[in-house]
Amino acid sequence: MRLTQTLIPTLREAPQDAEIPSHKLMMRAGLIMKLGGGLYTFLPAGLKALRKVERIVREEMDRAGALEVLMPALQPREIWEKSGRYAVLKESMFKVKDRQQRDMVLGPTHEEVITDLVSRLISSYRQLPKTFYQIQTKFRDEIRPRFGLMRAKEFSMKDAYSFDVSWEAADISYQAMYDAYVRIFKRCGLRTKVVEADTGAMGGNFSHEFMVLAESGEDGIVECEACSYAANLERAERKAPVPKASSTDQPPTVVATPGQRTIEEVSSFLKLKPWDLIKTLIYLADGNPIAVLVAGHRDLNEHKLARILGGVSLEMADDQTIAKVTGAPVGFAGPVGLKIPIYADVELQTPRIMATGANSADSHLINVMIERDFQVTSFHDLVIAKEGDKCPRCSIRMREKRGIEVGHVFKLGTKYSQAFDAGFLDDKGTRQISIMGCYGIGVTRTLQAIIEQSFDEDGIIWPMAIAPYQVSVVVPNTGHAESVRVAEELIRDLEAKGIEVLFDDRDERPGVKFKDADLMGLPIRAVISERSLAEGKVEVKRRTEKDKQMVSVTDTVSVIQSIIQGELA
RNA sequence: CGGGGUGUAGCGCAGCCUGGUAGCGCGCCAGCCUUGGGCGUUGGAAGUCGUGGGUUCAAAUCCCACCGCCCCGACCA
Repeated sequence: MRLTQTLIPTLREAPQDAEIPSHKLMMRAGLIMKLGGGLYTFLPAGLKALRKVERIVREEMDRAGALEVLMPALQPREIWEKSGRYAVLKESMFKVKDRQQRDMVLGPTHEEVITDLVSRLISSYRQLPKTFYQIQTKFRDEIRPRFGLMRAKEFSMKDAYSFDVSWEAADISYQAMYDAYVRIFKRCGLRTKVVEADTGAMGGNFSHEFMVLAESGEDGIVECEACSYAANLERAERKAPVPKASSTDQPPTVVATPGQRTIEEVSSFLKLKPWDLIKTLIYLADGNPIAVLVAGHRDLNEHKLARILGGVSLEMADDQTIAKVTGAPVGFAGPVGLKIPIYADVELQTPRIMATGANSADSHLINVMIERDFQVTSFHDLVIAKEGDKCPRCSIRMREKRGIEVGHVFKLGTKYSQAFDAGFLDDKGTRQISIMGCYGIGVTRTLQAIIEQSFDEDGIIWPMAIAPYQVSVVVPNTGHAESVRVAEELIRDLEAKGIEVLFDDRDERPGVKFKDADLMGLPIRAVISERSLAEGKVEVKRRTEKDKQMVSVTDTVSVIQSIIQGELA
């Protein structure tokens, strides 16, 4: 392809609204163009790269035995009511009406559609197991789209759904997808970290996320420095330290703490460490107030709390409720005397002398001892794990990282198959419900994550498997007819071998072409000039390397071919 | 949704405080020159100054409202 015939509008400067390296580079390299917040057009080169990701995904899904289908993005509201997710997800779904004023949504995901489909088409255990997948555009009304394709309102996703006759069989389907994901990301040139994850709005009981480690990642994760334990912060457990027990004969004593509301304020006012304070949070669980206690230096993990309480809707109590429950304005809540259920983090289980809010304005209690002065309903691991916490498996130190979630595999169970009565007759003629799994890859996000993980100060460094073109041919002086003639011949030979070549045939200064070649990041660059031809050579350089090699004109095709094969192997 | 920022040519920005002719760099078009790391030069095209309203003889500039975009947050006890 000639550069003058396609459209790759490279930019010298990054548009001001791009923040992270991969977003800036996608814009600068002319891969995408913004239409509005979270909405992007794929330009020719960007689309070529995207198609390569899709192709790898497709090949590995097919290899894993999954069946490709294509479901509607436009869906009737009813199926979302049926699964009960309309209420859960309605804020994040785009809702439209047809001309009959029927409510429709633009699908953010497809559990409902596929389960409805399977409930109609599968009736016997002989038809199972089945895994279906599609690569399709998803719509989500994100609270805050950002970072280009990383979090967009409209994006391409590969979603897959497995149906099995039993939990054991479902584990096999899950593992097959897991293994396929490992291969997909490896082929995309990505280094990923697999972590245990929270299932969130998807439901189900177990999931793994595939994370691309990156500073700009939106997810926090912890990983053990010794064993293989790694988890999303939303789920990560920690082995709680057992503090030294202490006790006092002094009863809880009220001290005035005018205007001191936050842990930082109170601890410095009382000359205590945050660790010596009990943080008391008031929540509404399905509308009923509960208290949650964590040590002052810790933050509550709402996901853990929600899981322990078992599927209730959870929200922080508003100021009025807090005032009603505690008898004090916000900032002075404490567990002593509370008449509501109290859940506490395990780190508080060892009785020791602590301080907490006094449930009355501008005052706190000191000399408070758990169990002696108040009773806890139950203890759980309730806090967000952090750097330095002990691994729940092996007790060794964990460290914190950030990651981009590019894939997520779930064991779903029967949440949807139950709702849609997606079942089958077993060999005894008994009606059973299918066990489901679901599996997603953010295709557009994966593309950008590849760049986020592979660039330098000059631009993108594409992996061979994803690069829009494998070879960039540069003729520094297009006024030199012989250079152009040799270049065109080389390109013809390369293309005859199925190699994709981008020929920079612009009448530009050499510097411009070299800068753009680096920016676009094609893996191999071939330069043909009067200078190189004087020796009968072509200069071949890999984007990943500083040094160039001089190759005789006749050997160039085979040299390039072997570089490509070597890297794709 | 809350807070902050921002909106002037395709991109990056100045001008606004102190109202009076809309400007710079890159890019684009035509020519000359040059040809191994964003070269030089001459000429040129291109902007409802986000939108609407108000103040004023006069508004990019001052005031009000709305909209878009970006960032932070959506756990405060």
